[in-house]
Amino acid sequence: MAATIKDIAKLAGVSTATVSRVLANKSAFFSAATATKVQDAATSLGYQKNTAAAELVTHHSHVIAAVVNSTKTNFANQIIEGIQEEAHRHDLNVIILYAGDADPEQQRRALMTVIERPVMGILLLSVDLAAENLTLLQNAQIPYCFLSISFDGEQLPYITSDDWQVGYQATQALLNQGHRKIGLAGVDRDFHTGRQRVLGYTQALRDAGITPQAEWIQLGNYSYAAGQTAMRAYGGQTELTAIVGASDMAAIGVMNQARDLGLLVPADLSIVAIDGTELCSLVQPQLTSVSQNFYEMGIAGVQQLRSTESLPQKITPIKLVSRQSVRMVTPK
Amino acid sequence: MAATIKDIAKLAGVSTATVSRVLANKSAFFSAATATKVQDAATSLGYQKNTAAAELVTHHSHVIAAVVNSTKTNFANQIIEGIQEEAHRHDLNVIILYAGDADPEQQRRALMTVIERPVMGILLLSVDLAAENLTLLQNAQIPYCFLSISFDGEQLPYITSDDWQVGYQATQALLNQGHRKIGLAGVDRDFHTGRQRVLGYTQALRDAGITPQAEWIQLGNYSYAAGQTAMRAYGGQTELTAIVGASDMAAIGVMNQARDLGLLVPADLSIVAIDGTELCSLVQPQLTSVSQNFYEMGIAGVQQLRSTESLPQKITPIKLVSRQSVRMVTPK
DNA sequence: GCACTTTACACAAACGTTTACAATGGCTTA
DNA sequence: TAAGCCATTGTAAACGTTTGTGTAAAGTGC
Repeated sequence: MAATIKDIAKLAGVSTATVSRVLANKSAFFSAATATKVQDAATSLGYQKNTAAAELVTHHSHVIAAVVNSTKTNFANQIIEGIQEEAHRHDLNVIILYAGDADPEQQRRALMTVIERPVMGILLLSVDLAAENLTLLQNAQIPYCFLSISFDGEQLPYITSDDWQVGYQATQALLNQGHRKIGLAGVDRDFHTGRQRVLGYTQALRDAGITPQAEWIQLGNYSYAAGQTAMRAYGGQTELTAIVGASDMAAIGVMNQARDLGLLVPADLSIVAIDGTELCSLVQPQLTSVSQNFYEMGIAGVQQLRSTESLPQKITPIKLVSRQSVRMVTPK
Repeated sequence: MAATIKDIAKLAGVSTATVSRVLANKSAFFSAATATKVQDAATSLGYQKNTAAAELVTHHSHVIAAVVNSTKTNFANQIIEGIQEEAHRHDLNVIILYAGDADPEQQRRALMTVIERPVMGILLLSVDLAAENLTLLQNAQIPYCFLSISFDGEQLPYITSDDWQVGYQATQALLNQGHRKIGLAGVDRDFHTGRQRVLGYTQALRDAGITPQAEWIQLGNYSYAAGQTAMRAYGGQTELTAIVGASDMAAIGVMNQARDLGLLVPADLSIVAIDGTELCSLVQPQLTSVSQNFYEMGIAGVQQLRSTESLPQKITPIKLVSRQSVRMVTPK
């Protein structure tokens, strides 16, 4: 059995109360002499605090939970770095839970393991909760905030990019280089995020006097495979001169499939990716992207959990990063 | 305040003992009638179990912790999927902790948050613990196992690939295609894993009657940058016709840098990557790799934690996956 | 030397569970 | 009808902490 404060108390010849106080460093409650006595006893016993027991009585915890979906895209790491950074700044610890890929049962498991024990807050990284799990979360009386995902009707707290702007600026980047026939690949329309991107994309085209064509939009789930499928649907003879990939992964899928169809990027086809993770600079040619500030989302998420007043929604900035996958076309 | 079993007991008109029993479904200890009474009371109160309190008395937990280092390489996800899978099969929950990048302080934080509360086991994914943190871990009296990392002297439990074989087979794959002057890029020699790979690589060359040259080995930390640096060191005029990348990331770094130096892969330079994550098929040309079975490592890790007898070390299989980055050279 | 404050510590309750043990009552059996 | 048994439930201790309250000793000011 591991040593407890009781053992320390006995060894040091003081009460458990005193032990607790010096260990918690509640100074002004003990003398230097007893302090060292207790410290020595503690180290000699190899004492490890039982935080669960402590949290049971104090009713508050120093851990924040990040629930991520094991998605096909890959920005979660950056968000987590931000969370980690800001959490440590405030002496909070972070645990991460995988919630599967839109599998309600896995989501429930993840939520349960964190709800059932004391955590001070829950951050949900682009996880789209099944209705019953949302109720679970809301009933748990624990502060929470969604990251990198947004919602339509319900007033849920979230922090993400302005997805309309994301769609708009990605498209505009292409328009600025003279492109007129521009696709959007791998986006989904089932959720707010996707819908907003489509809307931004459409508006950008309209603002340029272009009528968007239905077949220019290929739906998908943001994955590499979705990008490939989309590009296959466009075909090697496509009228499009440029494509917006709904995510980095989707953009790479588009690019690789385009190559298989005999199209060179950017000579025959320009691509702008959405997300801007390190993947963009790994592939060849490097992908121009509308980059989201995931790190910032993580930071803001932790701040949101810590703040008592809940300003429910927050937008993090985006920016266009030019790399090598877009070429200028001279209007004929 | 959240509802407790005491509240349920009062509402249902029974004792907390009974409530505990029906909630834990210790059948044969209560009648159907009281069961429903209790269930109803519980749901009507929106009861959430306080697992921390329960674990305090039972002294055992259902969560296993995976500590990962936020490394520049990216196989952790696959290991985690394996862990998750096997854990759920046995009704275990998984929490993930980031341990930073060889930062002892961050490691300590991560270890502390899991040691201080009841977890049934700790899996360390390719994290190379600072000496003081290792002591911490060992004193904690919690089962643990290292994954995807190996050690020399000390008898620590680990599960990983045979790194000597990894180095050997990667090199041999190149030798088999007629290459004679083969580099090894981005590997480190500070740890057992790296040393073994170097040894395997060297032996493969020797077995083919080739004397390895010191400058063929470029040390590094397995990162993309390490790959780039290595390739820059080799230079555009290198005598090498093939290179083993110490990781997927390193291999990609080598490849992209080679391109910048005017070398085409595989026409001018063949590459074999070590790891075989999905990155290998994302880049162009797709990278031939010696692939590790990370998923299997995760599974085995959980099994190791569950088993009482500790068979300390285990090796998971590797296999060569041919893609597009190696060409045959005809011996002159 | 007195009344008073401060310092340093101990006592004990509390947190939300589980579970060994005891208690109750009805039923069976002879 | 008494004895014994079983099914069901209750009582209370225990887990390892924190912290409010109590108190003895030491220090202060006059």
